[in-house]
Amino acid sequence: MKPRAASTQRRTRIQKENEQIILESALEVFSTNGFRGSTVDQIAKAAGMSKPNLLYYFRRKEDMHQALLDRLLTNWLAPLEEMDADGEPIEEICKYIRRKLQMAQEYPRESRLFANEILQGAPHIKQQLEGALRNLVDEKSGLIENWISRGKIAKCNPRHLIFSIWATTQHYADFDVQICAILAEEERIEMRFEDAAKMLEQLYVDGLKI
Amino acid sequence: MKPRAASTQRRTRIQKENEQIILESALEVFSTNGFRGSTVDQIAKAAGMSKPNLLYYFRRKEDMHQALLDRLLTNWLAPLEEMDADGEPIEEICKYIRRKLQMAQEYPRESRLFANEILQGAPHIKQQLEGALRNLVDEKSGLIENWISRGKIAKCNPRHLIFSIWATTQHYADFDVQICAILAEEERIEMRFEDAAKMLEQLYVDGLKI
DNA sequence: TTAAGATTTTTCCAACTGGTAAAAATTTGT
DNA sequence: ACAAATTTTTACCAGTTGGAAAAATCTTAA
Repeated sequence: MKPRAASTQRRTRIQKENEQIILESALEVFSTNGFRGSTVDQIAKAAGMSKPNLLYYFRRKEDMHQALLDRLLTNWLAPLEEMDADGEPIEEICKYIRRKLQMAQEYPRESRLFANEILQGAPHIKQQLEGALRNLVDEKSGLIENWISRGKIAKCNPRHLIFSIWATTQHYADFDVQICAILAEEERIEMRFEDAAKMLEQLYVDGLKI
Repeated sequence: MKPRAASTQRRTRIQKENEQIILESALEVFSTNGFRGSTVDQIAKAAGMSKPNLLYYFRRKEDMHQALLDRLLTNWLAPLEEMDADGEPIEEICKYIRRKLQMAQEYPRESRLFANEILQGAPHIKQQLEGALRNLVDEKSGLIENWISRGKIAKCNPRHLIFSIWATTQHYADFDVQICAILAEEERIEMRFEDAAKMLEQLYVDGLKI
């Protein structure tokens, strides 16, 4: 018998294992080819199983993609959520940058999956962007504006400040090939994340202090 | 008779016209779906002609893609090339940011085409990245290092400085959907490029001045 | 005007696509 | 051990894909 929606029904050991393997493979494939550019066969091969067997666990290609995006979005919002209104403002922003940079380093495929989805018009997560993400950004923008009005950091547009942090940090995951092409043969390529952190901290500390 | 490689042979009026129309349509389709996610039929339909007719001008799907990338790379390097060693350093960097931001605004599809290509591992332009792009970045990094050693701007890693400018400016083209989702219902959404310019200039002016 | 060349349409195809159905094999609870 | 449930394999399909071949139509220079 076919398993039902993974969430409501209790799942067997094999089911849990294979779903993990499949999602891991799907992440690999989707993140490098985008949704439409990926085939179920590719994912099945990466997962070491036949296509019909894979489709026994995820009945549609879209189901895998959606499962990945759902899982991703929670982790994606976490670093910003941690930004603390009671912390030292500049330090809070630096900590946020470091967390984001660490995520780009540790989860580059997730970053690319997200980038692919957005690039292609966010057809599968537009409503989360307009909902959860927007609300979180609104909240943290208020927080930043409060820091500004209390004279803790320089006046600036909080949303664009957040955009610039997203851009600079995710860039190291999404554009990794380009960065490696440019830094190749430089001895500092292995330290690109430390160098990036240093550069960005300097930029934001000096750019935001009163 | 089939036309040969467009560059060497003289081309008719119709040929020139249709190649333009096709490349315009291909840009539209490739930039939103990526290479593998786009179909020749989609492009043909967008160009208002039949698939075999389109294939008369570009014998392979890849040829259109390559033609677009080739054309793109020249324009892509231009803004950085204009960075002038004899100019006022901070002002030169600000001008570079403004040019890049303007390109993101005027040519978002080109930016997305490029982003898609890089995201997917740059299979079609890796050698240009390691050649022309790398050389240009090397040259301009030297220039920036010179500014630093002459005490004109704060010490920083020139390559990562350039990366951060690429990231922040291209972000407004590549992640436009996300930005619009977040800024929606804000009255300032129409001014997002002006707001971005202001934010970024502040960041880089204060972040780089001695 | 007319023939050579350029362009477009029609017809086709083999490979690949996402997905189904059912049989076969395996695992599991008792 | 054994029946029930789960998992895997085999065989299949209709639609789409990139692309080739050739016939039909249109342009253009002499």
